[in-house]
Amino acid sequence: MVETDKKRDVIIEGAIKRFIHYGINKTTMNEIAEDLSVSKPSLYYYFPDKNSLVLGVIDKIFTDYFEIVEKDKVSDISLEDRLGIFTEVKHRFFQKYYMLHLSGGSPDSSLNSDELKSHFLKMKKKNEDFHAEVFKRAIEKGEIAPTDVNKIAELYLESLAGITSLCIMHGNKELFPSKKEMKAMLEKQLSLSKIFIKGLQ
Amino acid sequence: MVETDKKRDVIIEGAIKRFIHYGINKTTMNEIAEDLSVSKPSLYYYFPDKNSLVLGVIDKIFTDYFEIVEKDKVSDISLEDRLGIFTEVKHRFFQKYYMLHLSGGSPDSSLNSDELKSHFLKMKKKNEDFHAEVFKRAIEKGEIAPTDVNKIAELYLESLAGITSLCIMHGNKELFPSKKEMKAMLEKQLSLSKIFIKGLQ
DNA sequence: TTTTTGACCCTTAGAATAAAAAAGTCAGAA
DNA sequence: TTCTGACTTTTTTATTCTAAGGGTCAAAAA
Repeated sequence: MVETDKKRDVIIEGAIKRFIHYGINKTTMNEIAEDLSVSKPSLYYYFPDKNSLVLGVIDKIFTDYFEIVEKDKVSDISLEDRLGIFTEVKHRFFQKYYMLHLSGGSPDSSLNSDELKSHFLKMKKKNEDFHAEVFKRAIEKGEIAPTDVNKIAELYLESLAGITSLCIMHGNKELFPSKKEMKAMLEKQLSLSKIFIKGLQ
Repeated sequence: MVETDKKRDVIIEGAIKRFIHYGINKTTMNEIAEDLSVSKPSLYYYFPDKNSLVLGVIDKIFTDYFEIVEKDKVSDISLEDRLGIFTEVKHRFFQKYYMLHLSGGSPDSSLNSDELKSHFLKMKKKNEDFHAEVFKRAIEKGEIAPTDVNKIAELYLESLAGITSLCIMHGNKELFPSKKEMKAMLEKQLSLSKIFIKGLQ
């Protein structure tokens, strides 16, 4: 089955390329198949439906994300630097996969099915747990005062996500936020992170 | 012209009643006129078009809001209590006027015209200035450390608004958020306010 | 002169339908 | 076991149509 998994990965990579450029809804199974020079039924041999493929794509993206942030989870730096790095990583992923609209329940959200939404919530939960762990370690190191790390992680991530959400909505109605808006957004998130940490001390 | 202004106010009140229940777009000028037992052209005698009426409505709502918060701008309480009160006032207004979708550039935003949007931005700016002033006083009192109050006010308000925005989007797709969601939202905003203040010290 | 109205026009939102595209299937070939 | 051409079904999108709603005006009422 290792061969099958490899093919699945190739398909996922192909799908991502299209998704990044045109978004999920504007990408057809035919196009993905043509890109890979296979027939549509071949795709359906590896994925029962489009949702499953999208699920695979989302899963890969989050796997990549967690792989990167895990590296800096235990490195010997301050909480502020750590959260700064994480914020920048998130920002990179946000930019790269912007067309997939993964940043929460946007209205024309590409995540139509309940299956996708529930998987997305699982990833969100995992990210919260990850950050809770980060806060927990910071408490152990005496960097911040003891608190309910899960609640704090949720609040922290939601505050950052909220800023993202507002920036997208308020911004120009182009389909892509401008470089300037993106930068302003990141700045705000970094500022908020700093204040947040100081507020926890 | 005091008589004219009175009539304008009556019309605005009538419009608000409809807007609160059905939203701006689902309220017709005919309905507002009928509620007030006048003809449609009478409405147009006092307001050149629907936008102007909506503008009057928004203006009244914000006037009411600022009137309330101004009272507690200088009262002898801590910054935390002050921001807590303001957050609750905002929350009350948010609930009351939820159907008007005034909480920022939501997608199906009722604020179609540029005129309305620009007026809305003015109100937003005024609110930022108001909060900047609050932070400035807190600095003078030694409650928090000196910073760029305008930037901080913007960041603070945007963080709170972001939480609101996420709550609306993530929540059930009913047209009205549940009591439970509303309460959770307020809790988060109050928590964030506290951390925010502590982070500024 | 200021305010109000019935009757009217014109633009636009929304329903209904038709056409096109895309999702998904299957018998059979490689 | 993996793949495909040809097919069906579902969903999106384009189009048309209609009626509702925004807005006007000449004339009446106050």
